[in-house]
Amino acid sequence: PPWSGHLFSQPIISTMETQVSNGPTSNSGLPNGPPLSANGAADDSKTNLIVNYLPQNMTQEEFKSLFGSIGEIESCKLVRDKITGQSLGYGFVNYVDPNDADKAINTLNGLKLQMKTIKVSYARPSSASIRDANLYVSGLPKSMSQKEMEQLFSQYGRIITSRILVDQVTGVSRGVGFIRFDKRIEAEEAIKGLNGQKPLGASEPITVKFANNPSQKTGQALLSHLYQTTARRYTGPLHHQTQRFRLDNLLNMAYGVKRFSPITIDSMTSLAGVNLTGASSGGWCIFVYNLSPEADESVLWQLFGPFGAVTNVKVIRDFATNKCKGFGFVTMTNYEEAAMAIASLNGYRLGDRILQVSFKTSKQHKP
DNA sequence: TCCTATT
Repeated sequence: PPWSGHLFSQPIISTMETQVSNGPTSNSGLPNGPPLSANGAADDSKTNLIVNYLPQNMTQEEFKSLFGSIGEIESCKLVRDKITGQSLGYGFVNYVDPNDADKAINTLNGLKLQMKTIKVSYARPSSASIRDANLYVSGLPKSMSQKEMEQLFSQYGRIITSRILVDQVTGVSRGVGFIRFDKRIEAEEAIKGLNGQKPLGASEPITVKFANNPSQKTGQALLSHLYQTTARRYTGPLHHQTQRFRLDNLLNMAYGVKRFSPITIDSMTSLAGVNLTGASSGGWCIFVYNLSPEADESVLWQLFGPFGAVTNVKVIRDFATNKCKGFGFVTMTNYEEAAMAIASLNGYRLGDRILQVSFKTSKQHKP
């Protein structure tokens, strides 16, 4: 992976962005210490980290590998879009040993990966009160610095991150920015107090509102994607019934209304009879053959995600060219969903290629 | 008039 050789590159903080630690509310006695729970009971506040600004193409395995190099991991998760499976660019790592969490912050915070500079910090305790606390601010004076913007907003609560967008060519402020508060209620108060107000010395009032929620965008993108590509493509060598199922299921997933309830398929019995080693502790491994050289993980997420729980996808690439070698693997949790995906996608035409999809078979058992 | 931080 591109990041494996960069463990000790110098941290570079992106222009006009502040990365605020969890320090201000920490009561651990250290400037960057972990937040402690109110009851002082056993919790994961000293071991659980949030990692932000991860490269888009970083996988769960690479994520775990990077942070596992520090110490034993209790659990970790790369957060992905529920529908498309795309990485949302952040994740959580919970270490067994608090010392390793501290070490991970010291070692990996500010690490440059691809075009990104990752941020590693203690995760705040998960709570509904910290969600949707991101504000979009426009109409800012072009002269206002990120620090000045923070000063303006800090009277309403603890700021987690702030950013002013700049013209990519000139570097001058575009007069719009973001403020993420610790708590949603703080963000609400900032809207009440600052929306429509003129900052000191400014000639125009600023607009302060909640920032767009990224999940909506993804849902809309999926829906348009469905009409543009899926519906058209799904007229392949399949029965009406199967096509029907797939479109219904895709739409259900897109709208989040209901999940597929497994149905019995006669032809599944033959699938069950093949020499399966697709089953493992991690689920059912599926072999996908005849992918194009340009194929990436996202195509596998999009193909298999609608059929049920997908825990992992992998495109096998040539080491030198980084092009797909024509095949990949998908791991699905539930047998029925995996079988349905195979039955539906085997023989499916993807572009000008006919996919071959089956449970992964054991190489060792071949004659 | 939108950078992506809460599993």
